[in-house]
Amino acid sequence: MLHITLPHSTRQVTALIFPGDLIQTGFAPLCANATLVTAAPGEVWRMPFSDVETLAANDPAIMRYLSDVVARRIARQTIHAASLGRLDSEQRVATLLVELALRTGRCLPQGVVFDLPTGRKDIADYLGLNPDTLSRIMSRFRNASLFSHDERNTILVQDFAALAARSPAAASLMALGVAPPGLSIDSDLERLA
Amino acid sequence: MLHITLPHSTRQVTALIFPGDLIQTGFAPLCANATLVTAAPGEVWRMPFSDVETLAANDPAIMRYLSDVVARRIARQTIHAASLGRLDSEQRVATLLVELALRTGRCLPQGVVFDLPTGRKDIADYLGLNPDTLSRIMSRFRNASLFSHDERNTILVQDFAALAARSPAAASLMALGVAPPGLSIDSDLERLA
DNA sequence: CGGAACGTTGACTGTCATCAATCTCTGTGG
DNA sequence: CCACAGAGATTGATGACAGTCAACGTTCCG
Repeated sequence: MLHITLPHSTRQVTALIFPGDLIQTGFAPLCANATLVTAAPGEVWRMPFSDVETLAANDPAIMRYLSDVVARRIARQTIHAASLGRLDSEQRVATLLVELALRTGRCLPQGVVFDLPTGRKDIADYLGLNPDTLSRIMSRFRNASLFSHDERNTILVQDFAALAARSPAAASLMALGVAPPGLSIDSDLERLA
Repeated sequence: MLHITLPHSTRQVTALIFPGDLIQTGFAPLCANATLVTAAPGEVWRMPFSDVETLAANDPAIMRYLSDVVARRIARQTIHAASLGRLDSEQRVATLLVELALRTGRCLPQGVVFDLPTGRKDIADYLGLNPDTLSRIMSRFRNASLFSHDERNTILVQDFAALAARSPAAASLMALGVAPPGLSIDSDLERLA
């Protein structure tokens, strides 16, 4: 979870980093108190940029992979910006749920299951909403039985189509796919290391 | 000006492209009716991505330039997301004015001069605002004599510091600088061509 | 059992979107 | 040169949506 806090303003979670994603120090603006925080257990590989450069220069597949993963990040940020700017709060929440379902969800016979990142506050900050408002909307969705709320932070979406219908960005997110194609992430990172 | 329109939603201008910037087809999400429109006269160079790849692989300076320019684009989009999510309408307008002043402004003895992109609607769509609201805020700023409005689309900012004080993102935008350092854009693009 | 952190829900307020009327500017045709 | 039309900008009145504040519930600790 990458978040920044502009001076005299409140925190904004600007990006959710999922497995296979790539970030670079330069992605975060200066003077904005940018920090990278884990929302769930995960593994991070860190390496000097110069090493990445030489590897990319020597192997076209790696270069292609890197540029692809960066292009996807920009596309996602573009969608996120459109959400923040143009969608009402219900649509934004639906969009986040679609995103989480696509990227971290496991398919079960009853539907798609995924975990919410820790804390309502974090989610609200990602969506540019108030935690209270977010809570209200989640209750509304639950009453409309869009999903059920088994454990603390686990969501089971029974009817994914109904959820996607509430998010104008659903089609775009699905088009972006789950993980970058072409190379397997693991093997790739192992070669980089 | 890159804008997208999510289905069943209104248009969002997601990025302003300035001289020296670089975009790629993959930056725009699919299923979102993405289009690239000029807001002012300018020159665009277009080339196949494979050519860029080979050039970057052969010249570390070009690779460094490309990754730098992309990192800046992401940093800007991050700031823009924070604006849309967390700033009120006055702060967003101030932020845009700071951005335009920094990137397209000319310094005169009386202050900084720059042009507004064509049409209030475009600007409003960039800021996630209503054109009416935007107009009100511009009037408020003019009454506070933050700037004067000589011709139709020309803005003269007398007191840049006062304007920057109204934008929480001003410091971050200034830290990003005007153009990517290192290589001159023109000579670089000419070599690429 | 008690306390703290977090989530939920209700009542109220403020900001911004919407709609409509008016004004300004530009280009066209008489 | 003037009248007119059309597009865009401004501004006011109004309403809806989301933020704020506060009270209450829940869960998880010690």
